[in-house]
Amino acid sequence: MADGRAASGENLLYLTDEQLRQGIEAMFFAYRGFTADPDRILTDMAYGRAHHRAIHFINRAPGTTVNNLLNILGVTKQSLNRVLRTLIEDGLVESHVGTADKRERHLYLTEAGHALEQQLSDAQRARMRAAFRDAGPDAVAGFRTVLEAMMDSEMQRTYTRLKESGA
Amino acid sequence: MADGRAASGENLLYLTDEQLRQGIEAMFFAYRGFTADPDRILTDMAYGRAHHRAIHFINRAPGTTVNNLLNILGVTKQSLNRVLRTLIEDGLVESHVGTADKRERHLYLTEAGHALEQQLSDAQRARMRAAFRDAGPDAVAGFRTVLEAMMDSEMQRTYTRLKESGA
DNA sequence: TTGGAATGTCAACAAGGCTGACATAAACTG
DNA sequence: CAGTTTATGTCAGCCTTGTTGACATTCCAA
Repeated sequence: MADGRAASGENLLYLTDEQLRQGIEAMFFAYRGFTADPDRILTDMAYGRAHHRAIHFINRAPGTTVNNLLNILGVTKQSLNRVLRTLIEDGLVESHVGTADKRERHLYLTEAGHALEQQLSDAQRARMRAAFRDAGPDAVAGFRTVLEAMMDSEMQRTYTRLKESGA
Repeated sequence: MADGRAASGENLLYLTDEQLRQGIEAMFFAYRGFTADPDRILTDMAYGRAHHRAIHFINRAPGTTVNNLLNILGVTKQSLNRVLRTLIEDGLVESHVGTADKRERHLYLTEAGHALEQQLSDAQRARMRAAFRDAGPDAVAGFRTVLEAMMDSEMQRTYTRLKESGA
């Protein structure tokens, strides 16, 4: 019964439960590869994946507020605060009180922060580049289409906003 | 300089650093969506994502040994053991001593385990199905090609082996 | 001037990674 | 066949990173 739809008129083989399960497992294994290289670099320092994410998005949107970062990362302020505190203490991130609204803290990478960001994203991009090159442009377009459709709609908007601010 | 390769003869626009970074962020946001529905179901019970993964792969390969599961999941035996113990105590998983090699334990879902597996995978497949349907078959093929290329080669083999054992 | 929003801090806790120490069964070796 | 090694699984304890709740501070805005 589960695969009954395959027998319908259209070519919907790609929607069988077996295909969906393969997609699920592909996501699982691929995400492991996706995070493997930065994780390796970070364990040598005293940092983890949470630090990488913070550094990535501060680099992506310099001057972002803590609250904005919270929305992007989808964690609690207490959790983010612990990460930010160590990054600021270690001189990788600078926090500046806002001029218009002095409640806000605007976050920037220091030179050391940029260096680490570069190191991490170089590693991650290298893997992504190899995967993209092996797969070819059409596959890459499909990859992005499916991923975008898999996001919660709120995150879809965040993603699009970031994308458009970039290039 | 970073995007200099875009000027080369071929159409390699999809390999610019900006495109790679968008791919990275797409993975990040999409993975959040990917795990959101099962996570919601699991927090109502006393389980987490680790339990879901164990249940998924025991269902996928009934009778699998602990060691085999360890390789698939990429965690330590101690970490997996904690999860398996609670699943066995709660009557979702059964562990049988091997007949040929009595050191091994073979793992099976009970009826209750199957019920939970069904509930979790229904939710996850529903999202995947919607994404696949929105994206269309060509995009889905590309999605899988890129994900496969992003895996560590060892996981690529594991993934392929699972895939071929399935359908 | 008072209420609400943004930020930060402290404390306590849970999930799920990790390492180290160890028990047992099986397999190998002299 | 006794002794050693290997494979497997378990227990105890630690770390990161997520969570809630309570609360202080600062400032904007009605």
